[in-house]
Amino acid sequence: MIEIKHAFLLYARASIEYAGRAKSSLEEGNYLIIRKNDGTLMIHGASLLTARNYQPAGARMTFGNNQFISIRKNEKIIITIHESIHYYEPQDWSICRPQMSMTERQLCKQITIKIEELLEDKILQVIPEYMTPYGPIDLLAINSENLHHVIEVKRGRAAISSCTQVKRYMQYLQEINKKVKGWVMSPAISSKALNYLNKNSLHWKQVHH
Amino acid sequence: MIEIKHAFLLYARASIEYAGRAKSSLEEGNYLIIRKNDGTLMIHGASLLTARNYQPAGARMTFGNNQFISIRKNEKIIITIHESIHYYEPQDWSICRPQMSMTERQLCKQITIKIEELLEDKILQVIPEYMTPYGPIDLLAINSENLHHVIEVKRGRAAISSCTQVKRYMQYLQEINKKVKGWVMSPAISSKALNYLNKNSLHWKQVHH
DNA sequence: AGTTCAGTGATGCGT
DNA sequence: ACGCATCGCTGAACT
Repeated sequence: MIEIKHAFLLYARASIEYAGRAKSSLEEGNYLIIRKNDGTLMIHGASLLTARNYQPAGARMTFGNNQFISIRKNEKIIITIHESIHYYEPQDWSICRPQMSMTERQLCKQITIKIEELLEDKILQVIPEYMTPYGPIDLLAINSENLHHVIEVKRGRAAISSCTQVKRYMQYLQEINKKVKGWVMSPAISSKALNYLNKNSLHWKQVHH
Repeated sequence: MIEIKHAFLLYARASIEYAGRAKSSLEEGNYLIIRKNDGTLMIHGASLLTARNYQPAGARMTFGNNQFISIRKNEKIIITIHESIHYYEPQDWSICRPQMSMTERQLCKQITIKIEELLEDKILQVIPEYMTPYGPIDLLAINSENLHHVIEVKRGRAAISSCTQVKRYMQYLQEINKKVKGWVMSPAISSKALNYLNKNSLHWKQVHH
């Protein structure tokens, strides 16, 4: 029973048992097993992006008796190796992460700059991430007559859940006696969501990256 | 410029550009590049479960001039290879998927069996996945007086969004003049969600796997 | 093709 | 540590 600390790739004929939040077993076959030195474990099949079984960073692994056992909190994966086909240990594996652009945060900033044009209203103040007991409002814009514009921003296509978010925040502001108007702002919106907005007197404004 | 159809693993010094829904660039370093023959592409760094860059099944890849280019719909990844360190092509890679248990579907079945005990009501009919224009209701239970119990089931800890789901479904049933009562059933629930339920006259019932 | 939701979601940021 | 929102979420089921 040896503790494994290093990263490796193993292509092997194996079978896998998992138990934790859920439970699964994967029948014997050829799989790609990847372990990173932060504890991450992935067992990949021939198709799809998502691993057949996995454990996030922090898992601890041991090997003995042709079995890898990886444990993290209440979750356990047992990999039984029937035949090892290809093994490799990557060296100097890079830790870098990609630099992203076009995120929701950036979209919020662009909206803030053009806020009066988008709302067609004279705005005194725009508060990002305004905290309520029902969660944070992406953008809260207040006009000269103390009308509160509740704005939910989505970087992709907005769905019904974005509309119910707005309603929930509006409900809170109404509870504390504010006048409110609700908005979803996104590059696109599903037809069902648009229908729901209309029925509930909410508004959608198209915005672009 | 060759089209790549097969699966391979490549550990290489590379740099990556991605553009699509978002945009990113990953600086030169050693990464593990995995391609499956369904088009799946992953570029993995030394840490974390999620790939640095990726494309799901269906992407088409070409190679030429030391660059892999993978394209899927409006999204493009360019991998520039500076140095190839290790290369392998897995054979007879297994397509099997794990058999899961303890899913939400199974929890719904258990709830259905004990429905009268949980609701403390005489139930004539339980309909799973009852379709509405606002989405499907996990379980709809109807009593002898035509009261409709709207039940949202969560296999983990329920959050506020589960409560707004219930409210949305109730809203629809009220629009078509049904008497309704709303429930969240889960092994656990967040305090904010519980608070929101109480304010909105909804109910939570603890259920176990 | 469009839209919804489940997920062992994962991951990051706040308390 | 828990709670919560985002994600290039992915993947699946259904219209």
